[in-house]
Amino acid sequence: MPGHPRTPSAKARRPAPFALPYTTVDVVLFTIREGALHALLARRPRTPGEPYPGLWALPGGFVDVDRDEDLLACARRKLSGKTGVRSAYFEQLGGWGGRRRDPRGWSSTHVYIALAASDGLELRSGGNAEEVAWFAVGEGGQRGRLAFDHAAILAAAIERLRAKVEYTSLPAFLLAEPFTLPQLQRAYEIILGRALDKSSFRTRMLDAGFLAEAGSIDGEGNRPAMGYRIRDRDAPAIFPRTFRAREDSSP
Amino acid sequence: MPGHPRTPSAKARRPAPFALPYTTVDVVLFTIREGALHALLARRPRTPGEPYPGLWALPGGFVDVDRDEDLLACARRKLSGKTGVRSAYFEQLGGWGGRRRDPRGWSSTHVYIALAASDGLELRSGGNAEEVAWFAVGEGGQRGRLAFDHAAILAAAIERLRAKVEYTSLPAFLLAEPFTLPQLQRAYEIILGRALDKSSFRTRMLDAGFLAEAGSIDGEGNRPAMGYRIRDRDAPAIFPRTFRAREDSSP
DNA sequence: TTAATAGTGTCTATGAGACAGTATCAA
DNA sequence: TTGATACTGTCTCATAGACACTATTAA
Repeated sequence: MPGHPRTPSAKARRPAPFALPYTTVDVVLFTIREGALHALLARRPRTPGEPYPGLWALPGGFVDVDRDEDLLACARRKLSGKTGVRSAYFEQLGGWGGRRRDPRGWSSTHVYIALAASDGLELRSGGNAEEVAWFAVGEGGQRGRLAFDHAAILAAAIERLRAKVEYTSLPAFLLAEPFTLPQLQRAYEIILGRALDKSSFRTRMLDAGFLAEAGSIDGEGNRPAMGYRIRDRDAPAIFPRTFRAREDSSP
Repeated sequence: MPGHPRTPSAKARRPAPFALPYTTVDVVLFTIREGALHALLARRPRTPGEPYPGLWALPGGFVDVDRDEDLLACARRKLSGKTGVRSAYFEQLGGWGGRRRDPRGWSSTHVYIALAASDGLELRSGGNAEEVAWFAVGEGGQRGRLAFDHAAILAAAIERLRAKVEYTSLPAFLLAEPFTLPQLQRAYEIILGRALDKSSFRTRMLDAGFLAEAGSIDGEGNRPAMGYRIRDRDAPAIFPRTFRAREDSSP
């Protein structure tokens, strides 16, 4: 976790009369690139004393008691250090904590899911020149090992995203505005891994009322489509049904 | 946070080269009592140095690096110290952390929602003789002040519960087994604050397949009802629709 | 028989999915 | 005109809600 605070202490703070766990914040940033769902990973430094040197991990690290006002501010700081994200949607995924997840001792992490468009994103390799890269979220098993318990965290993030895509407008936060309804439908289909009906998709999105028209967008040699923006970027819309309400009722 | 570790240190553990936040775990235990949703609260000790003396707070406290294997184990320990819960359903609610939420310094908490039947529950006042009590979850504003940011956490827990009740089998975890479908429906109606149709409720619950028959249960001077148990106590069932798919479409 | 609650059947409205058809652009 | 994509209409089917009806117990 490069860039974590090295200041020996902070202000006049009495040390606790008992051992404290480490507190970290990690971020799973999703985007859509090249027709596939991707997550951002950062390579662990090879500095002596750092665990899992050279392995890929989620961007994140220790809470800085002096710089971070709260958990969300910490998450934003961790992410903006790796990439110039302008406005991402943040949502808490959960907490992981225990004796064994970090070789340095008992630690707990607060994990955020972040969603952003990949268009204008530039990956910065930060001051410590760590490597940062997008990894396609495959269907089956993950690519190589990840540091700490980050493979489990990433899997949980993917599971949560897939589940919520069934009944929320989350994929809209993965697109650059303004976007068209066919683009949005493609985002849904990429994450769900299955095709959706065009007609019902459109009525569903428009009836939910979370989109605002933003002028038409020219296609390439075809009919232009209406562009849309998200009305409220702070919260996704929630649909009253999941997509596949239909079940295979085989006798 | 009574009962938190007072051991000066733990094993041979190097102190961190930077200031660490405090790490706590808090639990929002819900139950149904006297026809209303209740949450468990514990009174803060009046020991000198403890913040918010005498105020009500969520049961919880510092992670004990020596005793707690992970976050969930810590949550179970915090809860079983206050009440003899046999088997409660646990689910992570989220994390709260920041500079100002605890006057002692930067702290973060991992909050769990727990659901249990109130029938056999006996509230223990623990070794420190702290007071523990059920509080009805009112519709409007909360009762008195709560310690820390626990009023906001409790509000978030209620909001999460109300939201998930629309499309999950969570209320079943608030009942003692075996329970009947009318009892389950009453639990739903109490949390949702509105009546549900009997017929559609029954088909919905039975079709979801999360219930197992457990013999009939005699009523008092009326027709006995079928008793049910939860098939899988580790995870709730998820329905493909919310209850109120119907919207008021006034022109 | 009555009271009380458990459980079922029947009708209707809603909306998702299937899919055919129309609209609008460039070349 | 063709090709390509955007968008709409029409049909069907599943199911939630409304509500009337039947079932089973004790007194």
